Amino acid sequence: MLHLGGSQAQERCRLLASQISSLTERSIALITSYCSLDDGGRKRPAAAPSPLSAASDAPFKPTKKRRTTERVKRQVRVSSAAGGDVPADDGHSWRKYGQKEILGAKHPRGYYRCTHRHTQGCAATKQVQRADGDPALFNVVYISAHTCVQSGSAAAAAGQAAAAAQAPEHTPGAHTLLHSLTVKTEGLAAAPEEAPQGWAATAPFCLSPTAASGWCPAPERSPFSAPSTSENWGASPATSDSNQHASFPPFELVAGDVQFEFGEVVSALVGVPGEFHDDFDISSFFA
DNA sequence: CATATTTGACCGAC
DNA sequence: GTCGGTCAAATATG
Repeated sequence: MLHLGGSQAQERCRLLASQISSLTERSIALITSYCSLDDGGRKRPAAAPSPLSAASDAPFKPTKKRRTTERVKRQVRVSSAAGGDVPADDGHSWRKYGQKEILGAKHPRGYYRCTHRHTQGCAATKQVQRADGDPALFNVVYISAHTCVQSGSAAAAAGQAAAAAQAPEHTPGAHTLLHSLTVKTEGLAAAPEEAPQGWAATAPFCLSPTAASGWCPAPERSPFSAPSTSENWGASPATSDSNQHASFPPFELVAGDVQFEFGEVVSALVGVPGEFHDDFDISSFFA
């Protein structure tokens, strides 16, 4: 509303902002209900079957030949740091131990393990793969939680965010909601174009910040108004005088092949700031 | 020198 | 056989 405030259409602005807020809250409630009702998001709740569940729940049937080593996986999407070739630092020290070309993917997947694997026996690993669609985005899959103790102030500062991203169940307080939305299921959808259309039954929900600012918006702020130094989100570049204009939050919503940043939503709604699309239907946009 | 990255080989699952 | 994940020797970096 702040961002749209300069417009002449105050009432419509209020209406749109209200609709955005309402639908966003409903979406989050839906997502959290999925994540909180089960074991880390790996199984789907029977109480809320999807129309597509009959076909896509099949992979979740217990199979005797399935590998026995079930490991915790969480996938997040992060943007590259300052548009570089590497995702923003997550606060942990990783050592690359492999890289593979993945069938059907444009970019190779990098394999990292915790630097302290040998010294502290930390089993945490992660896989980083540049998204096919957006070169600035990386799909990062965290496998197993860190058991090591990070040292150094930088790691301690950023590590809080990283630990939260990787072990949300242990993170109390205001971040719980956000982190519960970063849960990734087993059997993840691969490349976006390979995922089924629409709100696929197997679609992993992932609400994540896309900016390098990390995972912890200040508690007193709304979860959707995290401060950021990133330049690839938010209002027009002209709004450089920081706090004079409201900025769009650096969050994206990912559901299988559906992905958009909230900045995109607002942009789609208003086009250039202060100019509305009168025929835009936010309900159909979210649907 | 210690530590990190690269990259082909290797291995298990399918 | 293919594919994805890991190993480890060679190489790079500070």
